Amino acid sequence: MSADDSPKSTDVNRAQTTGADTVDPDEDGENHRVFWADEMADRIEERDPDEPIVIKGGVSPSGIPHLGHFNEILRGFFVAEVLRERGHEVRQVFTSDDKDALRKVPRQLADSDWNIVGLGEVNAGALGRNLGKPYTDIPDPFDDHDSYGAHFTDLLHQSAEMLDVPVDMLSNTDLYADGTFDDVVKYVLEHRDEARKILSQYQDKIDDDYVPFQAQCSSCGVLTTNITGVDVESETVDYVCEGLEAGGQQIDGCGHEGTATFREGKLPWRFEWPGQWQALGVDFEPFGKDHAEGSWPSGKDIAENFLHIQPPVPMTYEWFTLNGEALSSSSGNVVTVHEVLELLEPEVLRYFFVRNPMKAKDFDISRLDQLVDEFDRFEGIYFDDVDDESLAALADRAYPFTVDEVRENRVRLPYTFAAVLGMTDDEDLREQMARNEGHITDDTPEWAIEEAMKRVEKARNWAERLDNEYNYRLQVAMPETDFDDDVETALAELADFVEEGHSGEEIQGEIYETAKRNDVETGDFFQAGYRLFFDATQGPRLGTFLGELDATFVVKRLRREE
RNA sequence: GGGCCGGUAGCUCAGUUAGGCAGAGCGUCUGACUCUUAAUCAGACGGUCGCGUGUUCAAAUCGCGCCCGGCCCGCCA
Repeated sequence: MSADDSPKSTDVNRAQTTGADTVDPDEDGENHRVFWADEMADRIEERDPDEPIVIKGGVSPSGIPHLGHFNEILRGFFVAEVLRERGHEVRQVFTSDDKDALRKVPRQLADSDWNIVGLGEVNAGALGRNLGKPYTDIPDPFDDHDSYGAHFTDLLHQSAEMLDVPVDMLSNTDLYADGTFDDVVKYVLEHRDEARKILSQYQDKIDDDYVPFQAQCSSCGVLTTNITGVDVESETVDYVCEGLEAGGQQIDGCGHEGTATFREGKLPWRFEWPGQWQALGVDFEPFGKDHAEGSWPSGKDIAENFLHIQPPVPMTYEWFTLNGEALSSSSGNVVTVHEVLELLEPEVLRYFFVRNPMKAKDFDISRLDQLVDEFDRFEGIYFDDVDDESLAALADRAYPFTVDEVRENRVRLPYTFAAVLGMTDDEDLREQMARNEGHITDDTPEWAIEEAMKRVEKARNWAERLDNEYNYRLQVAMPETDFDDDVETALAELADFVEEGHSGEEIQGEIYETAKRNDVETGDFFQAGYRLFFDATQGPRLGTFLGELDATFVVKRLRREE
């Protein structure tokens, strides 16, 4: 590459070469792995890394942590687990990039119990006055943590724990304060001419006055990019507080002229990221596709040719969509891990991230039954209960990483069946119904029954959240009714039949027979039944459902007695 | 404009590295179960593998050219 290449063409060339090593298969083609995490682990091992192997991810704690952020955590988790299985010591860290400035006040926040609240319910004005300041210097709107940053970092950490992913949360602010970044900050500022030169290959706006540092104003606390002088000896910079530009919008500084130490500010992202790699010894880092053509090429270049360190093994992942739309905090199209775990088990959510990271997936809440069933099938393939040639290899390899413990004899109620069981609150009845359908047998161990029944609550939450065709409630109190004489007669006959003692299947048949005998449309008769038991016009398969219930209750209800 | 990733059944996705019969689940339809009522079985339907072209005995898979979507090439992460 000639020296007089324009920045643009250099950029393009770099994109070509660096993009390739995130996507190209192994050259020899012999190391194809069915599970992508194995392939990443191979590449990490090829570097002969020091132990513990460090796997990193990171986000800024700008607001409610949503499911999209868990790409970072779970992609890293699977690679970490694979490496651990291979006998390595692994440390998974997650940086909360909490020294970044708050640029925009989010529309929604979440308190420490995951209640989503609108801006109006907190002191929005107080937040707005803190634009441009590091997240860790902004008061917690909920007053239960040291700062805004600490609040949302904690939520992020909670989410990881809900999925049993052991991560060390590292506060960037702390890393600056405790000196972890000292060496790299000093190095970057000492070699700022070189730094400017290398970054200018990627960013057009880097001019001769550019200093790769953002100082925090001692007067107003806002970060400013306007550095007027650098004293490497005393490890300070001079600045004029002009604030910073963010999202096309200028956040004003106070005009204060001051001096800040190297710890009283931060590196700009393009240097901070490679700085983290160096300071933390990072061996692997997954990142979203937005980084793939943006900060990764420059970060890799900066690491290799400026800091002279080996950049981590990279992995680009595609973003997934939520209910068919892009995840977006501003439009409110987000879902938290906390919410998801009210609807399904952690292992199912982990499974969602087992699949090919390069393909955009849709997380569709209205079809969670499908995702759960898919997981059940995946599990079945692992245990050879289900035949599926195309998925067998992946299931064999990856399934064990989705569960906390591989156990045979687990029982998985089909999700929609669990939703049907959720129509009653009676836990004994739920279990009885599961037995009647053969999902639970006398050989089923107690622990498996207990675990299986947990899904009922989740499926129930799902039905209620979506208000879908499973959202029916067995009515404990007598609903109001208004039936024709014919229907009343038919109900009375059906009551007699139930009183005689019959199975659910027999009752189901008798419903048709009774309706015919009394010249009632079967549809109308079913509606009467649904009205009586669910206070609705539709419901689950009626006869079999009634067959599960206490006969005395059913008879009384059919006779419309209390 | 340049680049990266993706595009396979109505839906969700495997399969693309190393060319070898177009696949699964769900849904739909039909049938069975004394039965139109969502939890049971069985079967069927369902495809221009985004489009075109080249290479090959053989292309979803490899090359080239297009189309569509997302992202990057400002800031920030």
